[in-house]
Amino acid sequence: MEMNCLTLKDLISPRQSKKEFIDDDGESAQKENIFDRPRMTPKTPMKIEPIDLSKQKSGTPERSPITPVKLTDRPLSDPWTPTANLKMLISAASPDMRDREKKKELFRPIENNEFGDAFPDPLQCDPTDDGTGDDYEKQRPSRKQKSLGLLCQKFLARFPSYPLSAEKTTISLDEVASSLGVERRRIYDIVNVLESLDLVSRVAKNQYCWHGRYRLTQTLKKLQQIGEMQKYEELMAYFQHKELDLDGRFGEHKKETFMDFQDRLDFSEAEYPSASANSRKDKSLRIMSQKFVMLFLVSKTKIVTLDIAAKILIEESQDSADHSKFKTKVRRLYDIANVLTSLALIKKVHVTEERGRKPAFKWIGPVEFTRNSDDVKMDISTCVPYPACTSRKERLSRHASFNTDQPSSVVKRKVSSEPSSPHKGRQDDYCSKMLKLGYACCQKTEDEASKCFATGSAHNQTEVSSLSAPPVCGDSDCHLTSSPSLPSSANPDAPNVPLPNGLNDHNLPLSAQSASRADAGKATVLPNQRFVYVPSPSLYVLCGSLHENLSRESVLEQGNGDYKVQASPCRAETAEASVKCRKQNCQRCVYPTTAPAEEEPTAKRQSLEQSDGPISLVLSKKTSKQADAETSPDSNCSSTDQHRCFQLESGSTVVAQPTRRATAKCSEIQEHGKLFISKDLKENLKENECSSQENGKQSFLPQYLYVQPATGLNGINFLFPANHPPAPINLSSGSMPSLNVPCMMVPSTALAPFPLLYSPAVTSQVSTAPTGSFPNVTCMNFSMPGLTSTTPVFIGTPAVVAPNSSKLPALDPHQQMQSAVHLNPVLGPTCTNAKTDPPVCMGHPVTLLKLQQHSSTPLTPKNMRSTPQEAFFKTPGSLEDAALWRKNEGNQSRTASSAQRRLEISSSTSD
DNA sequence: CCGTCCCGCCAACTT
DNA sequence: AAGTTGGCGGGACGG
Repeated sequence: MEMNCLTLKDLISPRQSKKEFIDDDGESAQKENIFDRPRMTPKTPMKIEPIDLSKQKSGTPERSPITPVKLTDRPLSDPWTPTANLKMLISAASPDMRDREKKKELFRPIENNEFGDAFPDPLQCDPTDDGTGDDYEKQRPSRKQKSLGLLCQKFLARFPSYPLSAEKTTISLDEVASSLGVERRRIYDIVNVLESLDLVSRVAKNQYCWHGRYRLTQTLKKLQQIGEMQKYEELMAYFQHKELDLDGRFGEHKKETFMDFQDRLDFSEAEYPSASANSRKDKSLRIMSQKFVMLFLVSKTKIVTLDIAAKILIEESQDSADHSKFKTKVRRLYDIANVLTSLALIKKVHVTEERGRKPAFKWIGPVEFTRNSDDVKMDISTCVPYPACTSRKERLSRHASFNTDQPSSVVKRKVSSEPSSPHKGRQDDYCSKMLKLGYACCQKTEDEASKCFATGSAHNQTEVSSLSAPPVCGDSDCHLTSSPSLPSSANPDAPNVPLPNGLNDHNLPLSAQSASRADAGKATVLPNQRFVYVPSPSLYVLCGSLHENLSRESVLEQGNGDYKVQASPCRAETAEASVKCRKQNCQRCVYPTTAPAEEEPTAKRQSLEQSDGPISLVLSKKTSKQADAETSPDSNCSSTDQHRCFQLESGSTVVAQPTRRATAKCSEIQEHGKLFISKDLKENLKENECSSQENGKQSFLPQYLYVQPATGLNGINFLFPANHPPAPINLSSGSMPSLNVPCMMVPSTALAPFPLLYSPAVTSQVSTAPTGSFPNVTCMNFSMPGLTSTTPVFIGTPAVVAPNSSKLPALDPHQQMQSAVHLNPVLGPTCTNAKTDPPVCMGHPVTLLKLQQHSSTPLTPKNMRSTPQEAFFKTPGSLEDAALWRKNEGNQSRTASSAQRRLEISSSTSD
């Protein structure tokens, strides 16, 4: 995705490697990276590269010319040799960090290989050569190869976008630097930006915690809000028109506001005492990054030129806007942009202004999360931010846990603590139930999602793809209690998986999110998550009594966009329930009010905004195209897709009818989705297979049957897609009849025994799609005996994530990078490099397919859920659970991904 | 020639 | 004092 920029560059650069162009995708990038590392090595003493040098930069066989320093280093490093790597590793243990680095470089190749495993890089292969390899030389990377963007991709590839909550992924800067074969300094650049988005947080020296993207949406939301408050939009407009100097007023005013909000923004800092003081950092990349992102989020066009951004940032941060400063700012912005691009949040474009063409970046990340749903959801679920929610504390605890490696139990507690408020107790149960149901329901079938997404929903595909379990409701407790699997707990806040539009599923449990993700076309399973999102396309479950209003909306929403749909319906009801719970129980209580109504409008807005033509700026071709897509969609989408979606069939009462909102959303979604989709496709070609299938399915619009809640359901309403071919709905058994639905809902308890809820076989039966394809089609048996009871329903198979997920590995690291799918433990490792590491996926989301595979492998009850305790933890820890399972399985690596492990190990050793 | 941005010096901060 | 962070900008790369 973002990669585009990179890719473009890469593509452009004929240079070497080109091979890698692909960088766009993680793969290439990774490869490059991998290679790069070796290449990178240049710095490293090794310069083994000399050879490399020969290749590239042609002229300068040596980089050294560039930086003398490197030269010095180089000498140190020996030519690559396997042994050398080992040595390096060993040495790594040694105190000398720098030495480590050198070592690192050495390692890099190895690690790279990991990636390489997945993606053999020609270049990498060479490494074996010891450097002498001319290949290496070739590989020798051009600057591009060394680019921060690639480096960042590599970095990201090491970590699951949606790590199991429990999993505390600590990032050792040294470790990472060494593994990536770069100087630590470079890692700081990356980490600082990631930190700005709360993807990571500093735990201690050289130690960062990897949070993944759970919080991304939330963070973006906040940033957006802040940006709005600060009126960045105005500023941007102002500059765009003038580009000249800033008005003092804006700057100052903004500064103030900005500062005010800054606190909020600085999650990490606030959260982490350890975090260094902000002082210096006011100007830091981190803040700049946040501001930069705000500009995008506030921008109607979603396009920000560097110069404008620099001007705005200068003003705020610094009074003087010297030209030199300006230049410096721009430089920094490039750094930031590279990272953001790697995150697939922006991509480079060119804006043609009156003056001429300017470099600019376009936001391609989630937009819709916009406050609408997200806010609410987030707040609700996570309780996070503003309200005094414990979120931070939780975060802290989490971090702490992560940092400390606290046992999952600890984590759990923390997690639980959050949500768990005294009140909760029963409410929790209820909530959990609801949530569960919601999840289940929420989980749309991939088809639907794909449909919507296919068109546009994809926004977040990256995220979606990654699917990792999104954060569950804030009420982790509820979830936890009943279903530990709920991952979110871990990320109470985070969960905002960036569902496109509003899907925020705060309410929705993981499943929902997963569903959304699934929408993305991938069924993902979080290893940790107990619940697997089953891509059953059409099943929707509405939890809580539906208010007609809500129901409609929800329905409509559903019809609209995947995300929305899911979110809304779930939200509506689940939200209600959740809200109640929250209100009652949780601090989190969000703002129930915010709920649906607000969301809708916002969605509209957003859509509108998006649609809004570019301001003065002229978009590049690409951009223009995109813009077109964006603009056009509304009408299109609304009419067709939406209707389709909404069409209700006889069966049960028809719930929804498309609403304008829906249309609007849809349009938006489509827009975004298109963009993303394409990207995703690229990225996740492998996975895409599945997704593609799904996409194909997308065409199919689900019709929903509204099933009145059975008595036992506690007011839960289910919507089933009428079209759902395979599985007729069977309502049987008392309150909770077993239903044949695309999705299975199973009481957690029931699940425990069963390794897999979601059976591939079933899917095969049901789904037309090949087994390999997403099961979305598959019908699931929906038995919810326990539903009424507190027992949560789980969809999907937690356990499914079999340790063997290794199979999955097919996934490209890219994906990971992009937040795409997190592979199962196995995958994780593969992706990450974990080669060495046993495939233990921590919470990496897995594709259903994978799951299926895994599922094939029966899980032991242990694995399934293991002890309730764990389960609890799991919430966040659902992942953890997975880990536990894995452990049980024999994977030692618990939660930590191989990479992580490595880090830990290394760190520990080093430390 | 110019946009992009790598690289690493070195200062602010921590420990 | 040693180590960690990260601001900063020279200057190379790449087109």
